[in-house]
Amino acid sequence: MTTVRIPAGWPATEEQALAVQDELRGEVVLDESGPPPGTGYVTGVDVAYDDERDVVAAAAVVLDAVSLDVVAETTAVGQVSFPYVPGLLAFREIPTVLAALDALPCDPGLVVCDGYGLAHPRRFGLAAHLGVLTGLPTIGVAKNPFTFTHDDPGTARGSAAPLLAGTEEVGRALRTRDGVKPVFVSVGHRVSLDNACAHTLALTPAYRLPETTRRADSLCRRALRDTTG
DNA sequence: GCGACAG
DNA sequence: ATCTTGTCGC
Repeated sequence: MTTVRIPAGWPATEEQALAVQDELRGEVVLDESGPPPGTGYVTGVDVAYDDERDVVAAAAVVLDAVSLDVVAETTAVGQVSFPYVPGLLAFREIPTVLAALDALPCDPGLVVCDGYGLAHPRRFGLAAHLGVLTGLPTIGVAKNPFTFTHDDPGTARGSAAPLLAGTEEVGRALRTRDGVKPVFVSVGHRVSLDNACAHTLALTPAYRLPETTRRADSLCRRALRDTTG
């Protein structure tokens, strides 16, 4: 497991973080469709926190997109680098997630984030931010609609409804299990929204959440538990 | 002006 | 995110 410190020059205030988002948001690439769903590698990333100790643990789990078998997995721990502020989540998660990704012995392929990409107040959520910093294709799959609105998707798995910021479609509410609350998919970097949804469906053969985030979630929690000091 | 608000 | 056991149901 890798250990990371807060990077030099990392934003310390909300104002600085907003400035970074403003500077990087123009680098998001939206005119690529991304890797074909159901092929190559798909990597889930997630983090867990210990607020008492101000410690954060991240995990990256690489799955074979066809079999959904684990190909590789890494963890990293570090000091919490930013408070939780809605709209600034990336500054809390990215340093440790980058360390976990860097430790992987193989190419991550598509990266699936637990949170949003373009579905964000300034269209630059965690998945978009991570994509710009790594150059990797990324998508965001969130468990809540945040501040956005949507009509109810049909009840069948695969049904979707636009996730709206006013009239702008920033993502999609996608039903991954019959009759179960949808997930909220948005583009991060170098992937189309249609493909982001197709990948999400390919990753949910049995549960509401993608296998990537389920695996990364349990691994980072375990890494946090196994941490001392 | 007062909430609500990814994880 | 996190605090947390059993329990109802397919």
